[in-house]
Amino acid sequence: MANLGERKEELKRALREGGLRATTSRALVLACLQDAEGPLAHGDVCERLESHGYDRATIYRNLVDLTNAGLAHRSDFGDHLWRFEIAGSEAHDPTAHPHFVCQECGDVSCLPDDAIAVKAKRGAPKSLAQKKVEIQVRGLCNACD
Amino acid sequence: MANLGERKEELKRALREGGLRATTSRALVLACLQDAEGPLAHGDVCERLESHGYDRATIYRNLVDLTNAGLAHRSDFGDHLWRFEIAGSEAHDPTAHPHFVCQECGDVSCLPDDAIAVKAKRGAPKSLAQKKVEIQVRGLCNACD
DNA sequence: CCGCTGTCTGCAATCCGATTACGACTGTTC
DNA sequence: GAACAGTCGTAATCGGATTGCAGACAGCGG
Repeated sequence: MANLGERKEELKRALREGGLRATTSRALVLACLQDAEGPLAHGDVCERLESHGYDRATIYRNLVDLTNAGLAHRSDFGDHLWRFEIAGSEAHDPTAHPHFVCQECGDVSCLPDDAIAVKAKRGAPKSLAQKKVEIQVRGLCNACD
Repeated sequence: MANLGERKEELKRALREGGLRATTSRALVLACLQDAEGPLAHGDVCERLESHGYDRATIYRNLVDLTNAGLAHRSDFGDHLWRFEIAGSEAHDPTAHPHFVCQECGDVSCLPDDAIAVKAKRGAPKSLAQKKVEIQVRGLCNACD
């Protein structure tokens, strides 16, 4: 991780640009999502920030705030847990590419954006034709197959 | 709906073939799923069977039993509710066709099986190549768009 | 048709993540 | 640095999922 002090400023700038107050806890939550290799559940974030002593509710609200500000994205991958993922980066935009979810281990990975082709037919929802949709593919990953 | 008495026998046979006792409530739950035009949440089933007076817990357990017996399929469509769908029939097999989920109203509908084309590339999970996957498309339905 | 045994049901409690009310506190602004 | 609005910690609440328990049936042998 780069210089912490410097990064902190960068994080806080990002928060303010999203219209949020730059509090320490929010910066930490944001950093946590940035450093994650995939979507994190509320509990995962709490665990990673445990040493900082923030309350679960605070972290939860921070996650929701980040989501509303467009800095993060919230989705459900079938196990009844909300997962949060950093937004803005092409690598993680859920509408840019489909996600593959393992039904056995719950692991979420990204598929190349051309792995799935959409053919909207008449009668299909408009959002589908506009490709403004999030696609999830569920099956068994190679490790669990 | 066909002759009820006759159908009841058919339902009970299906239950017994799945290794379950043929109770009235189970037959009703099974019939409910068969008649549904899409996946139903636990609450939906309760609502539809309300006039029969069965307890929510009973219906819930029946749904789980049917799922374990392979007569139904359980999935999550992103709103933190389990939904159950009749299994076995081509028309309702979730791996046979993709589902469209409205992120606004939560409504779930079925898409034609050729609406989505899968191109498994190297490195993709094997289950994807074998098309043993369940595909969910999330966006806004025409009513909410 | 009768009774037995293992299931199933109804009722109500419990669990657990998500969400929020509220009073104390802090980041921002002027 | 004082006022104000947004935040935080605490603890409660909500709602769907899940389960323990005691009485009520289905399936089976007699």
